[in-house]
Amino acid sequence: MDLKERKLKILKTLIEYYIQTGQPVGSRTITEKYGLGLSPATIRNEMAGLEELGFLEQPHISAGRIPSDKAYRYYVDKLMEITPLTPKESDILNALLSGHMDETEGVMKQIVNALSDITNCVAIAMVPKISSMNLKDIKMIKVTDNKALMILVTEKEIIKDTVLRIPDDMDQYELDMLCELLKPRLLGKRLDNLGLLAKECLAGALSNRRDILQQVMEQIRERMFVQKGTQLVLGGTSKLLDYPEYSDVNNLKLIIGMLEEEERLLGLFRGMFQDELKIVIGSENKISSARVSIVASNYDLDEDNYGTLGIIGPVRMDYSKMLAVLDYMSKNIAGMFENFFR
Amino acid sequence: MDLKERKLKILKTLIEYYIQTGQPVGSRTITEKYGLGLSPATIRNEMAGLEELGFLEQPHISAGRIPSDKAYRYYVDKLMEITPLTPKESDILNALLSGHMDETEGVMKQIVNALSDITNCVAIAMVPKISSMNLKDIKMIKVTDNKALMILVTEKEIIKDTVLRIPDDMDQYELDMLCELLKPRLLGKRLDNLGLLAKECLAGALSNRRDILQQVMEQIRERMFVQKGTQLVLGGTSKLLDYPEYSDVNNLKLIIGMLEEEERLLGLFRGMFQDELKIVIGSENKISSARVSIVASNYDLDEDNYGTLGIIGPVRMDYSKMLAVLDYMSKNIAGMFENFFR
DNA sequence: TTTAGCACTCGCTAGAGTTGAGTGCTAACA
DNA sequence: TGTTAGCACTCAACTCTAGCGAGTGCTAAA
Repeated sequence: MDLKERKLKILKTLIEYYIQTGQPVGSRTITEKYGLGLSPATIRNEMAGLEELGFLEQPHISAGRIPSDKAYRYYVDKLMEITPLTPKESDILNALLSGHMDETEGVMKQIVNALSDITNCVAIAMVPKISSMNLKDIKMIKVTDNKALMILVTEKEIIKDTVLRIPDDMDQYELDMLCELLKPRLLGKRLDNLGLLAKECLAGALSNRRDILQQVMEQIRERMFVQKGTQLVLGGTSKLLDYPEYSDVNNLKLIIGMLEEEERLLGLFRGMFQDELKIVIGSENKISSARVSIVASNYDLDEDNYGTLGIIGPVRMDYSKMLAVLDYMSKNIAGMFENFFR
Repeated sequence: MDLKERKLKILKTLIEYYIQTGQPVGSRTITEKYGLGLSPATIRNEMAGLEELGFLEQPHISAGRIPSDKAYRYYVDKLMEITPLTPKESDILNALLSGHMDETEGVMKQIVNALSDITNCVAIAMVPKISSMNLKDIKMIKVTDNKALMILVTEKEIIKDTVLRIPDDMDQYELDMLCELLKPRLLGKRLDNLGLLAKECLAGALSNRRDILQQVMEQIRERMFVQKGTQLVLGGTSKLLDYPEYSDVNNLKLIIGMLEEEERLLGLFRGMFQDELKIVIGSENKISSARVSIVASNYDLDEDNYGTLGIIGPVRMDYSKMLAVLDYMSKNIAGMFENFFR
């Protein structure tokens, strides 16, 4: 699959020009953008070759060429130069992120909006499920007659809490006892195992309040099990409407439909990282038939946990810039909302 | 503004027919749908009258008539019959809502999806800001070396908490003292006033730890102030793409843009309830120039607090059905997720 | 191997003609 | 006075045609 250098240069020029304009590119245009004293005829010959290899397509016989998905893949893997963000660009990004940082969700929203603004694509952020973290401490506080707050602290000091219903006559002392009962069996364990483990604890429990304990345990199990964990924030859908390739409503419907199905989106990104892919181009995406490309990047939360940032846009997106932006963001993100995440 | 009965019948027929088809309605069509032995010519005369009064519009001189916003308003206020959901319809709605109910957000998502599916419009749910509730109890628990959990309990026993950063050497005792200091001044007050009030408390504080206290207060102020409270869940955007009126991308962009700006949406609904409106028709909406109608309904959470359900769709929506669906939902919603809300 | 030249393709646009749904107006009728 | 039949008129939508132009593939010459 090693092409002659000239073919590659032509391919690269063509792709980059097409990314900019969205118009099929003709041989004359190539000679203008990348002269080197070759005539359109020569370029035409080379383009015919590239088409035979499956890198180029012609919408109609009398039109210029557009890159195929295969071409984008080759471009992304071999031809593209990744240039980090210039100071000017990162300034813009930072400016977009200035202003008050609120709760986690607010921060995420802001990050997503900034990403979307600078890339002109849909941006997605996922906060990791904290359920893969290990439990460091557990507390229960009686807050009203029949409600207690269960507080879970992970090793990374991220705090997760949930309200438990308790019997009116259960007091703080009894809650403390319950915690002490649970601690030796749960501390150090992963959060997503907590539910099942909690149930087992019951075996060795004090017998006089067995029924009540059981109720509470059941709730812990439920809450822990149910907690989906991964949270998804999305922004910039309307940006897509500026691209001529999405002036067709049918196409748009596929995309917006995809964006609405969180489960499918999550699956998509999960799949990408199983295959260690950062970029999915057009038809490579098997989850939806929407014609889009997806660029994703993980950001570290700590050594075991990461979240994901993603960009979804037209296939002719500026992959190099997307990678640079995502790279910059994922490196700087951890510090940005460390204080707000819990 | 009392029109002759015949005019009204024609107007009503025309609106309802237009809601179904989306096509301009001609005089012949009216005679077919609502005969009563009148000829098209007579209908034409009446329609000319209705147009003069501002109830009808003609896209072109040789087209049929379409209702104006004013006509919809009149229809909604005076002509429309509101029929409650038939058992069959409510069954469908209930079926859409079956399945596991998870956390609040999950429930909301499910409700919104069901609403969207049955109405073929965008559905929106808002959970109320609890900030209008009064504080009943406040606790602070040291959870890690430098983090404490502040727990606020409202009169309605709804619990809201937030993580505070504290100095390493601040212990549980000191936190308790802080709570005792705050309690007499904050209990019984509205949550959204808390921030400012907390700052005032400082005046009478113990002097030796003043700086640290100030930091903590500042955080409380921030967190309370910032706490947007109202949470917004939205679904069914892709449904809009099926309507011919939104095949125009520019129009679509306005709408999707509006849906993305949570603040503006919240403002819109807030405005509606200040004016005690349930329905906003087309250009009556001053927040966005997107051509849509909005139907909203409050659901009670308790006697002081309510959330909002809303439907956003094309101006020629079936207002009667929308009201019926929203009505049914808002009445049944409270029980549905009582257990999950906190 | 490159290139100039040429015939060819075909999407796009503009203009002309046709159709058809629907109107307003007028005059006649009950 | 209200209703209606009749008719001329309007105009969006569709079809058809022709011309343009960007771009191609192929051939033959440099």
